[in-house]
Amino acid sequence: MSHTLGIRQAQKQKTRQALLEAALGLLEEQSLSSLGLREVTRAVGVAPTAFYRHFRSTADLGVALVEEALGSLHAMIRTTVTAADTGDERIARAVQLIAGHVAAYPAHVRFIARERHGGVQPVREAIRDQLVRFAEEVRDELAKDAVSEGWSDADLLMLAHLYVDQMLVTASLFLESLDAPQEEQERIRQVATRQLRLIGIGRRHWLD
Amino acid sequence: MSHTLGIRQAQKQKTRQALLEAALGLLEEQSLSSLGLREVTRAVGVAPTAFYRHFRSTADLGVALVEEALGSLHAMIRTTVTAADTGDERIARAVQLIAGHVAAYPAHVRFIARERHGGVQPVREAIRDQLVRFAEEVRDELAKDAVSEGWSDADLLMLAHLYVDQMLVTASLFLESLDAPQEEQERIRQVATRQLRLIGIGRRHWLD
DNA sequence: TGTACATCAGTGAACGCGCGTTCACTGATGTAC
DNA sequence: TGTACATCAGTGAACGCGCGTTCACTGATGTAC
Repeated sequence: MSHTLGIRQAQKQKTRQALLEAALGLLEEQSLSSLGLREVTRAVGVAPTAFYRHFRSTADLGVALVEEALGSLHAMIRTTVTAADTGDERIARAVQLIAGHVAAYPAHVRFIARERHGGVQPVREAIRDQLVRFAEEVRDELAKDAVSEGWSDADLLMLAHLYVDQMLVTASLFLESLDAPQEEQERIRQVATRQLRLIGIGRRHWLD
Repeated sequence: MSHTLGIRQAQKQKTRQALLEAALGLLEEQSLSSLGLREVTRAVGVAPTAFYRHFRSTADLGVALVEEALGSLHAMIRTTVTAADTGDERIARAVQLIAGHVAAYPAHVRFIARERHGGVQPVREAIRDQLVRFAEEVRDELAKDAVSEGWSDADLLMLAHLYVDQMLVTASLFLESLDAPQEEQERIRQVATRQLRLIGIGRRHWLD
């Protein structure tokens, strides 16, 4: 044992986490570029000045949120793509995975969708960098598949980006439908499934 | 003649247009949810109170910008999809069309990409409604094609949404590359071309 | 064409308010002996 | 284990500033006769 972080460090981490979570909550109804430092500290119940012990600015906090939000997406994306393959039931399972993730972490998904093209440059860059890394991992997964025989590395990456973007589009549709009737989610699920199927068909015939 | 709008109406339209353009410029570096009314009037050179003669709020101005920005995209999308078809040169032409549009109206493209998932609900809804209309038009274009024989209406709409989303993804990549070296734009052009080609292949084999 | 009145886009002063940031501080936690 | 000092997360007062909104106004444009 011996090094359990210390009371002071532990408390600091707790406050930092509270700030991140409060910010994520406030960002459901606005963009990062209009999020106020005082709003966040008020929501947590600490003095405004405490903010500076953890972040330089709200933009800085945003970059930290990218790590957190995409960390949770990380595992999901890999699994989805491994499943997204060509088989129909595997595609259906992948779409269910996305829907489940959106239901489990709606604020994370909203944050990424919103700030990917948002008004805060460092955050946009952090998201773009992570998505590039995702695409590279997806490419590596795709490369393992027999269907990928004869594919160039560039084309695998091209397809990987198509999958990643398609996943984000689908996730944001599920997000919008969270308060909608069941049938709406079912409709989105069906469209997404068919889109992935069409891409899968294109993939199988790419080298014809 | 007789009804040339009147001096007063004409001047009012001019001011309104100046407000819209100033806002669009300011939105290159921030999101609508943080855009201030005074910022906009300052940029135009009118009193803050003049704003209220034209818009109820910045959100209201945002909705007006959606019409303007998507109006310019409208023609482009139709042409792109008609071209996007299956032939390789037609796809290349479609991608060039997108690149050209982004170079001609970067602020419009940025606004739509940014506010599509942004923090202002009425604006998100206005964009979503317009994109649904686009997808329906694209579906109608696709239906005319011989390749679409035997396709259900739902599947044509599914493909139309795939094309519309893919177009926006590509447009926002071109946008990010506007200040990048020529090779970067060339790379994006090539990836986008291959993605459209893959989708086209999936389309041709959909009913196999 | 000229006159008298109505309209209304844009003005400018004033308001209360919450913002980000600074600063010296407090008191619990950590460390050295 | 106990003591003396150092560290540092969080405090609270204070600041100057720009915000959105209100209001009564002005003067050019429009309209009726």
